[in-house]
Amino acid sequence: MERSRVVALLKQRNIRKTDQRVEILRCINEMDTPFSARILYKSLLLSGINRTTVYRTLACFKEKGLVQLVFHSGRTDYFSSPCKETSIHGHFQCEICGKWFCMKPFSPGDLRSIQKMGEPGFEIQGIDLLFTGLCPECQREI
Amino acid sequence: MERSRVVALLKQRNIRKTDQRVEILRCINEMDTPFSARILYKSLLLSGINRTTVYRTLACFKEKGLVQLVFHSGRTDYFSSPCKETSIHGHFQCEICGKWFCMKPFSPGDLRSIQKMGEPGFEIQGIDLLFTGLCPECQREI
DNA sequence: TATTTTTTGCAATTCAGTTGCATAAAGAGT
DNA sequence: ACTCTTTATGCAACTGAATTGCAAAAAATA
Repeated sequence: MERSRVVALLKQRNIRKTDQRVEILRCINEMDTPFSARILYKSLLLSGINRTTVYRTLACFKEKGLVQLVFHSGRTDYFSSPCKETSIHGHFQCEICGKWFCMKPFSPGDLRSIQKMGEPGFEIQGIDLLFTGLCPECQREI
Repeated sequence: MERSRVVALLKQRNIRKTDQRVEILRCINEMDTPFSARILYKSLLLSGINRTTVYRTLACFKEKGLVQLVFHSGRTDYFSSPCKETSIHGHFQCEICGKWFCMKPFSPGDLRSIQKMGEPGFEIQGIDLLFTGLCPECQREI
């Protein structure tokens, strides 16, 4: 994505423009799977942007709706960007490369099926379905 | 569970008996929800057993099949004990008290439904279904 | 009881994430 | 363009969970 488009996105959301934010947002837009602050920071190592800045910028973008929290694992939050899938859906983590992938959104039937896998007395507010296994790319390499 | 029974369990699995291991295994057998090393350690604070020992003992018990890894969240492993549910099943984490609960095992139909929520090309080897919401106890308190 | 093997506890380390604070940069007003 | 106010950045230090090396202690074995 070109710099001007990224700058516009920031302005749109009333986020003060800085070189770091532009660079970070550009990097986010290149992510093709859900990512954490740690992953983002590592992708930005060459840029020299400070770790704290990456963490805080991501928190800021979340606040302003530029990225969405898709799930959290332990104390790590994972965000979506191009995946931009807003309806509920499962995820897949590859055992080999460790990447996360979004699966297709749940159909109404899927959701009903899932609800029935819970137990009476427990009020379900959120659903995280995570598959583990081999992603297409890593299957090819075996 | 009485001490003699716990000691027998260790002997059965060829695990060298120590006071710490007996105490830890006893504590594990009192857990009614999946637990991590951290949770276990906190439950054992009064016993004075060292944190490192708890972590290592749990790893040993896992090695020897005394506990089963039910899922991991971030870099935290969660184990089962009395829950001893060996077939695949979902879990529930309460937003208020933070406890984990095992849901009933998936029926063959459930498993088929879940498989269909993945995407072609991804080889599913594991399924983690996690519900979040309010557990029965915390609902009562509202 | 002596010897060997394994376990324990401590201290130190790693790793992800967070916080406080001085400095630097951005935006607003003139 | 210059000044002032506000906000962001980078550093260092800190937290909390988990892990590792190693000497001392405890178990099993002979």
